[in-house]
Amino acid sequence: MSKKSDVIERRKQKIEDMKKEGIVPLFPNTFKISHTIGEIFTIIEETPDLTAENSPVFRVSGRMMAVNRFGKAAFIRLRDRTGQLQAYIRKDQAGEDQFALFKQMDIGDFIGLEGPVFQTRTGEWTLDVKSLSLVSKAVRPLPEKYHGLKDPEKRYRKRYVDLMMNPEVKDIFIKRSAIIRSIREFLIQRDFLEVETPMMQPIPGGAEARPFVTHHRALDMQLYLRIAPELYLKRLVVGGLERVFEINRNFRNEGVSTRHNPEFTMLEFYQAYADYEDLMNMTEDMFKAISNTVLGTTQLTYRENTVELSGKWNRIPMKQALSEIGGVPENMLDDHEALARFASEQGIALSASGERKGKILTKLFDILVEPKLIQPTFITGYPVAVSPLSRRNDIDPTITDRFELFIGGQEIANGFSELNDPADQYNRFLEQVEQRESGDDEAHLMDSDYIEALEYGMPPTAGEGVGIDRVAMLFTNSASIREVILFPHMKPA
RNA sequence: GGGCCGUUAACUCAGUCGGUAGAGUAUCUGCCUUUUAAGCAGAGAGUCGCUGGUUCGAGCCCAGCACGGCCCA
Repeated sequence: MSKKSDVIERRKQKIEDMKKEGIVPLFPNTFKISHTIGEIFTIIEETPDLTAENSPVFRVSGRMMAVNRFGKAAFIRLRDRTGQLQAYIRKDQAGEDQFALFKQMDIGDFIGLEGPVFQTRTGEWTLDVKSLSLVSKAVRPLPEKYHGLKDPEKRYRKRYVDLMMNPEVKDIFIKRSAIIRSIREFLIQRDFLEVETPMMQPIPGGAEARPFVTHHRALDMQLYLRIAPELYLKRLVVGGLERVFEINRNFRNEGVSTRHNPEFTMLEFYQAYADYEDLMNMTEDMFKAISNTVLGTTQLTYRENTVELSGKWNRIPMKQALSEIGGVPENMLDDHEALARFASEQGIALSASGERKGKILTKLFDILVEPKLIQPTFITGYPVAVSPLSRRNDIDPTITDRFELFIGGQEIANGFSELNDPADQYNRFLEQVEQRESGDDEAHLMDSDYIEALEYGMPPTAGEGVGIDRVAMLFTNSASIREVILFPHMKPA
């Protein structure tokens, strides 16, 4: 018949024939259900004396996932968003015409059924089909019923097929939605205002990352997809919105991996009159709330580990973590040259021009400490050099009032008391600009309007960013970020 | 960017030493009115990721490329 695909071509031919015959519309929009499958099962549960004789008649619709055909009868597995129901169609009951129509239908079609329910000899509640209609025709066949769709490339590219064949995939995205909803509720309950700030920015800021560049034609100007909403959210705090949050997409022009997608979802929230210690407390509460809502417990399994979210989480200064967990000799921690030597001995690549001490420390940390932080741990005491937007510590001005949260060996959140001294912020930007000029194209740009905003005065404030995709990975025990993003980035096939 | 692995029917996968391309599911035909990955009998279905090379002969060997997965940077 065809060289391309026998199965699909045959199906298309059959559909052409059905169209010509014009007996039933292939894509009607008139079938109205009386119940979802879930509602039918609720009624069954709540009616202990239900029998085939006293059963109500249900009108139900869904996708036909499988069929066991006999000569003059068949079992159908029907699925809608609420569940799966078996139906039984008999020629003598449904009638000659209806049964002929049923014979024309294919696995994957959407159908509408009407009838009471009864129990098969194995006790399975089954809809006894009195009438049936075609609700929407499937042109392409479903993947194999037992193995389903496994090929990861096809799963991501054809996520709709993945979703219909693999119930656990649907569960992941239901959980993801529940996580985001519980975060929203948590923050709104605490009087935070949800806002939206520009995704297209003339000066990308708020993080150290390469941006995507785009162009506004009418205004003839270069714009960047945001790498973070931070500087805009703090402008709002200046404006008197003392508690704000945003859950939205950020874009970073970097490679893809099991932990990185070029667009990813970030929660950022800012609270005036709070400091980074307040936020650590609040973060503990937030994660316990998410966990209780989504999992019904504060314990979760991530890869081979059990993570316990209850109790007080560890808070460890970075240098202490480096020596105690990472095994970096304590006497090297303040010695730039010794650190550089130690790093190269560990096989950690440093840029040829030599890296600043803060950068070496964070690189050592990423490799030697981060993977070991399985239980929730706040790391504090980040160097000023790698924290250009954080408030300096009052006692040690070389570090900042900042923390990062690690769970399951991954960075989950980053928070700090905000730098609200415009002069200090100006100098930090200048330093960033210098780094950029000496080749670090992830360093910040000068944002003079942000400085001007600070000059109007910003109340003492603490802010935090939480990687929503990472949180979703954690709560769904997913090893790859692609498992928690509906349409992860893929090169065109 | 580097390393390893994968790409064969709509789906899941075999394919030996280089010698006519295989199975199950799905599809089609026939039988079958309580199945559960239903069963029985039969049939059709392929750009072996792409491009070159080696060879009498390549799914298999070699080179390059594409896409993907895992690991590393």
